[in-house]
Amino acid sequence: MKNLLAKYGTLSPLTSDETEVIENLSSVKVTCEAGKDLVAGDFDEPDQLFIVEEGRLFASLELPSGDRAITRLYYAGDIVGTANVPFEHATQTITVNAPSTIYVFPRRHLIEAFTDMPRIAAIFYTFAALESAILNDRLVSVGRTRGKSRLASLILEIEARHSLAVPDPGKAFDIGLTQTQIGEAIGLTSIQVNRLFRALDEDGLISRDKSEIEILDRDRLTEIGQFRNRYEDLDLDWFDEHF
Amino acid sequence: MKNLLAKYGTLSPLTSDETEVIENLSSVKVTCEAGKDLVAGDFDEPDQLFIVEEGRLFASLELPSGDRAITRLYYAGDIVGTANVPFEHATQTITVNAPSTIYVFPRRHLIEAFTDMPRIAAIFYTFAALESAILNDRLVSVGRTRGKSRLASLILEIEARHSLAVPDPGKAFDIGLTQTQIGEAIGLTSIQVNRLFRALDEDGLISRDKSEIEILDRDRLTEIGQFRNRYEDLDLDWFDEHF
DNA sequence: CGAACCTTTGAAGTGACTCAATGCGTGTGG
DNA sequence: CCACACGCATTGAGTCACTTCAAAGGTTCG
Repeated sequence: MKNLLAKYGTLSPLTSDETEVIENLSSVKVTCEAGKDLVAGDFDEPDQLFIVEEGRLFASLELPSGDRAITRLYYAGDIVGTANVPFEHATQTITVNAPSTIYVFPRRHLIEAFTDMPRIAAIFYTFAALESAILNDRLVSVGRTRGKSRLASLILEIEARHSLAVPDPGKAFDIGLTQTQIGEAIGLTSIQVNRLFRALDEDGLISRDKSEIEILDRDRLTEIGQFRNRYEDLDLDWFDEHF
Repeated sequence: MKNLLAKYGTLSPLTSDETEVIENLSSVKVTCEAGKDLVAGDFDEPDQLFIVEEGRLFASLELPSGDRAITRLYYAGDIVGTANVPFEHATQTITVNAPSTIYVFPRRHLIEAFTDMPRIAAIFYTFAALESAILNDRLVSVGRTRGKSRLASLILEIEARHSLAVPDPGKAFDIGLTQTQIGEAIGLTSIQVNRLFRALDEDGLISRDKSEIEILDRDRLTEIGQFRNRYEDLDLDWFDEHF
């Protein structure tokens, strides 16, 4: 678990005391195979939170109509399930999207952690705030830009996240989602996602091989997607220097 | 400030100790007129947070193209600026949308508050999580439903929020946004928003007088908007019973 | 080797956008 | 006190991005 929360680079590693608190907080470490739902939205009581050690997960919401949206992707180092905490029933469904190892801990243990170690509170608060910021960005992208921009920005976001988790990222990376899932994330049908992939490909912005994507022209893709890499602008000194 | 954070009903009032901590945390109480930007996105250092005592504010993001999205509406009792906390530069622009009185406090004071009073940490964390949940809902609405549904759900969300803030809500309420702003919130042009208002009106779901809206058929509007009132499902006992 | 799932492509229909113009309410200066 | 400007609401016509419907080709895995 050590340095688990430090994956974001600028976030300095946990002290050994804090590691201990977090390890006590986390009663179980489990491995899950792809496809498993850890939390069922609108149904489960959100009495569990997760920290991803390795793997990929996503959060989704289903409408009464049956339409589904994927609202957030999780990678190594992420705290999962934050948006469910204040409710009687989970708002999000949490799904394992690739074989993963995750730490599971009960929601109520947060209280002890916050009390024993205020810096843990600041870290959880910061991650929750970061989640809001990322959702804001996606909302702007989905609400105010065309399909091609949305796909470009999702590709760049996933690549940025992938680069943080992997020590030496190669040129190509696995997008990790089916075209249907991509559509659920950016508000398009899978058919349109497919056409837009081809468009980006034909424009020479990306190349594809199965679900492997290589970014060929990052500058133009960033411009088209109107993408802001928030991870580069993270500033955690504001609280770190006070502990 | 007392009970300020208790506006959500299920959230029990602050103890006098906590009120004191929050009041110390908040150095200034200010009144602002409509139209003023408290924080300029992508520019200001996010060294300030706000708590709304009375009034209306919103958060927005602007894309390089100039398109703008309103991502979040704030009312009495809300903590404003959470999504800016982890960054070097603010991600959101915070705008006063109606004459408001707000408490201003420096970001760095959070640390003292978290340390002195862990329950304050839990409250801030909870509000941040609630913000994520609300953004999730909007993202699903904007990404996966048609214009009419999006407008219906926004109307219901604003009405739900209005009912919480006002002791005895009348039948009609002020939507508080221009049609252009509504479009920026639900991902449509002002022209389309106008046509959809007329459609809801002609369907007998709402009636309008200036910016006053009355909901005539809540059940059908809820169904069309596929709206979930998250405030009704809030459960803060999970941490409250531990303090 | 077949079933299930995913990707790809075509054709037709539609929701929302753009462009364009009018009407309305409010505040302001002559 | 009225003329005018300005912001906002409303409406029409034409276009386009995306959806829906339909079908075929690939890939993976038991």
